[in-house]
Formats: sequence, C-alpha cells, structure tokens
Amino acid sequence: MPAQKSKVTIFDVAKASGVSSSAVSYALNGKPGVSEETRAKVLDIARELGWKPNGAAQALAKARTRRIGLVLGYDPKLLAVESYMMELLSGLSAELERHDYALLLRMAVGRDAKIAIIKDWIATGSVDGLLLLNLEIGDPNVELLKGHPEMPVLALADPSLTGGLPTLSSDDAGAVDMAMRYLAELGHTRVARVAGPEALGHSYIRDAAFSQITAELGITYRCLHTDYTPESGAEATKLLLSLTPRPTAIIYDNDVMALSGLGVATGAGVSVPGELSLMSWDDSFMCTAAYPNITAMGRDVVGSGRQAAQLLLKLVDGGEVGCVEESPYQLRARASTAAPQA
Amino acid sequence: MPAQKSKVTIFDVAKASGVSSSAVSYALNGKPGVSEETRAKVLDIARELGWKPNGAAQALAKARTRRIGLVLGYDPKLLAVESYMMELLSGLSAELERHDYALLLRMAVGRDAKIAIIKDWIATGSVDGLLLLNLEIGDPNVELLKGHPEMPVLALADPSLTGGLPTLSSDDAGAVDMAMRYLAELGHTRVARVAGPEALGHSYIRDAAFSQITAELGITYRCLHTDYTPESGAEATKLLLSLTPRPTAIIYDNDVMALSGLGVATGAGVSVPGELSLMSWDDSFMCTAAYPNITAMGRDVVGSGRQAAQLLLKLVDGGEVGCVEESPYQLRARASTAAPQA
DNA sequence: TTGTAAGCGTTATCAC
DNA sequence: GTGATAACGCTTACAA
Repeated sequence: MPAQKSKVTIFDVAKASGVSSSAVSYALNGKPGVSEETRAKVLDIARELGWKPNGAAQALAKARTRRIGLVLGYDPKLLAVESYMMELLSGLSAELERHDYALLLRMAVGRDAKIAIIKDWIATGSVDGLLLLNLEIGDPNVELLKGHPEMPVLALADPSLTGGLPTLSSDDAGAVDMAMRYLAELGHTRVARVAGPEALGHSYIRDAAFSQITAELGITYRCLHTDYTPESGAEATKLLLSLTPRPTAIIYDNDVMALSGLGVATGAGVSVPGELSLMSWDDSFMCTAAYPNITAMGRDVVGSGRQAAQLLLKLVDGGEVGCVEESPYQLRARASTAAPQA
Repeated sequence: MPAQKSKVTIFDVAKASGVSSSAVSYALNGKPGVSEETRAKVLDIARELGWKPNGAAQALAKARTRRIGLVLGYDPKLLAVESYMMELLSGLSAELERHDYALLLRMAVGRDAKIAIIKDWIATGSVDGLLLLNLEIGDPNVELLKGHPEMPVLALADPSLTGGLPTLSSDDAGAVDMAMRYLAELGHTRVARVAGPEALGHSYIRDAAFSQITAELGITYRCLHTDYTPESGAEATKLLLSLTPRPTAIIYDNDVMALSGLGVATGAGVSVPGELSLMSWDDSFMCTAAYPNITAMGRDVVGSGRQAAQLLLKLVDGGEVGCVEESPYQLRARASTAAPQA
C-alpha cells in the first residue's frame, strides 16, 4: 500500500480550480501555456489549499534532487576539533539555502566507505552534485568521478591532486611562504613544524613548500607528522622542546595543536613568545581566546563554503568551472610570536 | 568496466534475466513471490549490470526518503565555536549510516526561517523524520509538529520545553547540582556564572537550577548572560573580576568562553586556580589543551547523537518514544579548580 | 489557451 | 510462482 499522506496534489488543485493538471503545472512553474488569468486563479487556489510539490515526484520527473552531497570522514574527535569543517558547512549550506538547495550529509565510517557512498550517489541519483574534501594523494575518488562526467563535482584541494576536475583551491604554498618570511624577518633560524597526517593532500603540499622555502631562507627546518589531535600536538611539542638546540619557533598545522602546544610550553616553563614563538594554521576563536593570543594564518572559511556552493551550482546548471582560487590566507600577527632571544 | 549512468532499471534487469519487472522487484527486495532459483539469478544479473534503485522513484513509491532532517541555526561563528554541534552530527550521521539513512541539512538564516523549513519538509515529504534542537521557550515549532503527527520528530531538550513530543533530554539540573556541590565542598561561597542567551531553553533550565541550588547551599550567585562567543565571555569575565568582593569561582556555559575567561584572568594577573577557580560546561579538547587544564562538566555528545538517531529511526518505524534521558554529565575535575584562598 | 496522456523507476495489486 | 498493470505526483510532449 503506497502510503498516502493525505497530501494536496496538483490534481486537487486542478479540480478545485476547474482546469487540468497540466494547466496547474504550467501555472505553478511559471511556464507559458496558460493565460495569466488562469495562472492567477491557480496560484491562489494552490496557496489556499496549501499545496507544495512532492519532492520525490519532482525529483523523479525532472531528474533533479535539489541536493548537494558531502561525505565526511568519520572521526568525531577530529571533526569537532577542527572548526574548519563547521565553518565550511555554514557557508556552504547558507549559500545552498539561497538557491533552494539542501545539503545531504553522509559519514564514511570504514576505509572504503567514502568511495562506496559516492558510487551509491552516482547510481541512485540521490544528489545533483557533490563536494570532494580532504583528498589524499592519488585519491581513487578522483578517478571514479572523472569516469562519471554526468555527476557534477567540485574538489576542494590543490589542483595537483584533482586530476583536472573542477577545483576550488587555496594557495597553501603562498601562505607557507608568507609565514616563513615573517618568522625569518623576526630573526628565527630554527623553525619546526607540527604537521597533519602525511597522506592528506594538503599536508603534502605544505611539506613541499616548507622544505623549499626554508632551504631558500637558510632556515633549519624540522617537521613532525601527527594525526591532528591535541594529544599528538602536545607530544610533538614535548619532543621539539627537548631538542638541542631547540627550535625558536613552532608552526602548527591546526589551531588545536597550537593551543595544546602552548599549554605544553607554558607548563614546561618555556615562555611564549619570549623563548619560543608559536604560530597556528587555520585561525579560529581558539587563537584569540588563548593567552597569549596566537599568531595564525587565517582565511575566510565561511566565504570559501559559499564560493564552493556557487561553483557547484554552476556546474549543476551545466556551466564550466576550471580551477578557481579562493581568497588568500592572511597572516594575523598576534602575541605568540616575537623575535627570538639572543 | 564501471557502468554508465544509473540508466540500469529493473526493466533492464528483467529483460536480461528473462522475467518480469515485478519478479525482479520481489527478488531484489527479498520479498516472497518468487522462487529461490529466480531470485538468485536476478540478484546475480542485477549486480552484474550494476543496478541500484533510483532514489526518487523509491521515495515516490514507498513514501520513504531514507533521510532525516536537521535545521541548523545560522551563525557560523557560533556553530564553529561549539564543538558540541559537530560531535552531535558525527554520532548522528554515523548511526544513520548504519541504517542506510542520510542526514539532510538546512540552514535557517532569517528569523522565521526554521519554522518555514520544517513546514516545507512536512509538505514536500523531503524527510522521514527530523530532529529538533536548540529549542527556545515557547518554541513555535513544537506546536507545529504536534499538529503534524505524521512527521516523526525527536526533540533534544528539556521535557518541560517539548510539550509532550518524543524527547531525548539531558539532566542539566542534576549537573548543576553536581557542579555546585563540588565547588561548595572546595569551600567556594561566591560563585558567578557566564551563561548563554537567555531565550535558549537550556539556559533557562540551568538558570533555574543554579538559583535554587545556590540558595540552598548558601552561596552568593551572580549570573551574566552572553551570546556564547569568546568575546562576550571575555567581557563578562572582566566585569566579574572587577567586582568586590570578587567571586572565587566562575562557571561558563561553554568551553570557548571558559578558555577566553582563562585568558582574561591570566592576562590580568589573577592566578588560576589560586585566586580564581574556573569551570566549563561541555567538555572538549579545549579544556584539556588549555593550561591549566579546565575542569568541566562533560558528557558523551557523540553517544547522544547516536542515541538520538536510534530513537528517531524507531519513531520512523512507527515505534513509540516518550521521554528518554541521555547518559548523565560527569564532573571532570582538572587543574583549574581548587579551594579558594583564605 | 487548454486538456489528454505518456513518461520517470519502483512498489504493490491483481489476475493467471 | 509469475507477469501484466495500476498507483505514487509531477513534468511535458502532443493533441484538441
């Protein structure tokens, strides 16, 4: 029994206004084919009856779901830790909302879950397009989606990782450059970095950029990879503080690790920024809530979300999108960085 | 080898296996009406052809979308600030995933946007059920949904706010009690609270509980309402520190404000926990990343998300859910609280 | 300008 | 056990 929810259909509206269902459809969709008079009457009656199009029926007939898909990697701790994701989500769905689109969210729990979900979306037509995040090097999803040009996709990653898919990228290399020159100008010559997982695309991009620019600037550079958690950030910081000679500045790949690094330094009696300068990537409230305030490489993540939504909708509408660059990082100098003590 | 579009329909499968489309449907849905032999053959061919059910068609025929709706309030800063939301989202969608459900997310941008979205979902049948968060006092959505029993809904709020709707509630009053007794036992007699927006249901619940228990314990209590941001948390902290006599303990309604409060105190030369004890509500990585570690009232938010999903799916399946209480808060004593100096 | 009817892909109700 | 066939609600040729 196809459960009917006693909903108002266009047939009800048609009957009530004494016209055919197609006339109602034309009227409601603002399409030609009905007189203005009829249209007005139909619209009136539709509103009166509280008619709304059934989503499934519309999706079936038009092959358009008005949904954009996003797969999150399952790691509650990490997700929560990174305000990045929530900010992106905000911008994304706020912009989608303006276009009457919704966001369909699924969580990739296992190893191959992400690609399975995307395959499912392609086969079942559950979304009109999707956003690809957190690409890994040689990410299989890129190949999959290149084989399915009928599914619009926007990758948020460095162009070198997206194999020619439409891409919204950030200038991480430029930001690395900016950050290192800043520290170099302050007089730092021994800089360490607490990075994210090596497999993640943007870690990789930054790795390369850091190596190059530090070599260029004659800076001694040391990099430790972590899993982004505060614990691993603390661990890495302890290790770095035990080195001799100790680095005079540490830059963290996210703000949580920067915060916990600050805690470790403070707890160990290493004064910040007197004896140690700290910098964070991905500026957030944490950087300004911490004491001392943490210098950070920030950007407009909410804005990126909006932009991603716009580009994706353009693709859904059949438009072309190549490789777009989002608004650049800014260096937000705060109290956690200073010239190193002689 | 990957098939083209989702153009594979049950008719294709039917043709390829030499049976009718209804036989295919029965076979694929594990329903009786088809011999085991035929079933096996059909399943084989369906897999071979890469058949997947079209979501829209299935939704139309079964009046089931396999989607759960969630409306977020639009405030990117706040959303990002509260790791609560992201943790909840994680648990929620991880559990939904296990049941082959997805989360449909929309953002309420204007004043009446939330109720408009919910009305839309009810009328268009875009979701099988929805979760109601951040209830305000006398929230109009409660009335709306009580008038639409065909739309399963679970409210995450205090039962006193949900008007009899199925509810998953936390024992905030109990937690308030626990927190205040802890501070009282340490010897605190002047306690302040930096709370969230007054209109929010759980602020209200806590307000009442705090007033009652402090009166009972003979504690001088002062409460300031904020908008949850680190800035307002800092502001409130400054004000409280300027009082004479100064409170000996401050408890914050979220961890961001606690962190920024800690920064303010440290910056003002007020030692924590020596001269001032700090406590936070909603424990997160921030509390353990901060120095000193912040004592907090924590709970298993991811677990609550999972539980909410389970309850909601039970409702969707026609089950009954009354008022369920989630796992209780825990007092996680850390370094930011101590006995007040004489 | 209108109405009729054929899809869209599945599920469910029938006869056979 | 099997296969036509009618829903499901909407869009859109194609007739009238």
